[in-house]
Amino acid sequence: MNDEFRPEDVESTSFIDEFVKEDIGPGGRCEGMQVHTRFPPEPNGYLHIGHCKALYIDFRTAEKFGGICNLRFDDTNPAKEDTEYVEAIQEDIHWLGFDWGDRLYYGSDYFEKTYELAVGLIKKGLAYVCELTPEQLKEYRGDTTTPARSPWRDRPIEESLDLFERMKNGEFPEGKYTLRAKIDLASGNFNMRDPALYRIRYIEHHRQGTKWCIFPMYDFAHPIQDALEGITHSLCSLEYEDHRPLYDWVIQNTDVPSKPRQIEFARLGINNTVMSKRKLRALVEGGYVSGWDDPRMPTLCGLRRRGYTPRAIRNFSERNGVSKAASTVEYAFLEYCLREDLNNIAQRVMAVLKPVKLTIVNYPEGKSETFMVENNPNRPEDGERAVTFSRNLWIEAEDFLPQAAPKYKRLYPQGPECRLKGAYIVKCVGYNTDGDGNVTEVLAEYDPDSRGGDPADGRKIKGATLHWVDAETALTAQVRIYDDLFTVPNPEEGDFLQHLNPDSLTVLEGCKVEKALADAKPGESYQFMRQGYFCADSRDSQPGHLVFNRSVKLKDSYKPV
RNA sequence: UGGGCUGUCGCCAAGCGGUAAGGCAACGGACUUUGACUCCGUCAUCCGUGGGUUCGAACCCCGCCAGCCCAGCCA
Repeated sequence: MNDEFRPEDVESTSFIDEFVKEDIGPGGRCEGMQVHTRFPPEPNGYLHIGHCKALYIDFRTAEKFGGICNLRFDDTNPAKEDTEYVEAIQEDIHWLGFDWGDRLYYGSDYFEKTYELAVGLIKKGLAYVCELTPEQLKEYRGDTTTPARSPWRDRPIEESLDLFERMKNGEFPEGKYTLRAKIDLASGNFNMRDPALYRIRYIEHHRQGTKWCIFPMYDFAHPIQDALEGITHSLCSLEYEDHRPLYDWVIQNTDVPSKPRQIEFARLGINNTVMSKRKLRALVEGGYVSGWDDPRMPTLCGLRRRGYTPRAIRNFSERNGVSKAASTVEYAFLEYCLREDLNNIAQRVMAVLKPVKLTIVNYPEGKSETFMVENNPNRPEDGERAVTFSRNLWIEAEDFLPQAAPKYKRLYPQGPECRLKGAYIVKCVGYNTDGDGNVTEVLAEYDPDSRGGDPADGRKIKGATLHWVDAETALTAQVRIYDDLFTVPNPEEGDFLQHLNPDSLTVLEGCKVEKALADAKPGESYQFMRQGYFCADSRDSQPGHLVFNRSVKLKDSYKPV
């Protein structure tokens, strides 16, 4: 830690910061200590945008106070956890730009110590082996007005000690016994009604193999893990508020080396999507999406494939703030953060998504010329690239209308002059249709004295500036357009599959893109001018078979009347 | 209804007794070889609600209302 560091200088941006500041400040609970947090995912699924809030809070709180943050896999339930996820989670965290240094831990690494502490509790008469069946336990638990009953809570210490050891040795079947804490059967807080500390499970653990057949419950394991790692602040979501008294009880009654403090904050929701593991899994397993990394998924791997940048997601997390009020942020805000980042870094390129032919009737057949177009008008230092031009071009179908329309300032017969970005000023002089009346070709005349897009006489161009691609050199690509996965703001309520958006994915074939995109790589974002930000798909795009994902569309203030 | 928590603009969110920051969205307008970006402007006389305390309250007190979480040998 930097010697110059003074907690009072840290700018507090949330109630959590306030608490931490107090704690490490003069006379505080951990005066002079280094702030130490942890991010403790259970390796039972992929990280999603909701987790980013916790990730951000855990890592950022440590960082701003000159402290450190551990990564700890909370793997105390072998039934749900798998190595597949521990790899993916690490990759996602690193991708986001957070680093736990060499402090990667597993809750299961503490099984031995946790067991010893449980034994200590029994010896103090604070825990006992219970032999209620799960059904009985439920029955005996009582309700809001009736206290619980626990027939085994006065079992002699020696007997509990013996039974607990034999539980560990695998002498009993699953469900036969549990170890329970002796706290308060009448508590209004059900977590304190003699909660289970250990259960028997004959399932292979992803790291411990078959070494253990008894596993500590979260409520017992977590405070111990925190204390053993010297965590000063254990930050978690609101649903654990009710567990804090138990957390504190464990810390107080168990022989642990430090006394961490749990602080809770509200988790993040985003509208028009789902975040619960169960629902995300249903989407994957039901084939509603192509996988956990489907670009429509709110998972980090999905967002990454979609073209989201770590910086956009971090900014999003930071700006959302931290509070205890349940919140559902609008998807538009996430999109704003992405556009903001991409606007700065993405190279501009021209791509025609729904192509229609544009023929420059007064441009010589067979002639070709090259224009230099800036890569990013906001960053001249990014240079220029060459685009070719000829008599036959592709333009966006919606940039032409057979007749005028209010506020429409693109191509139509007798319409205004328009600029072909970086090339020439053109004017629509007609069009052709097929037998069904579909427009097959737009005809235009160009002004030879407007090379580069500036008319020689300096006249004002009334029409819009259009993007285009030279038909002679255009590349063909597939483009995937994504929309909300759900049609309602809160699909978490009710039958979420009922509200799936049937148009969440639109695949456009035969899109025409300029040749600068020939070797576009996944992870590189481009702005398709006047359209949005796109990136090559990490699974399906190859040179010669280009596939692009639309990450987010550009804002568009044009509204047809 | 027992316990825990929350309620400030459509969505986030500052505010900590001295008279409502900011961002997103929206809407105007300027600029523009992206109807993008940028820039400027508008957008809560009011802080769930009713009382009380006070010279003065979104902030303190009391009542009420609404919403969320908790009765896994899940985390």
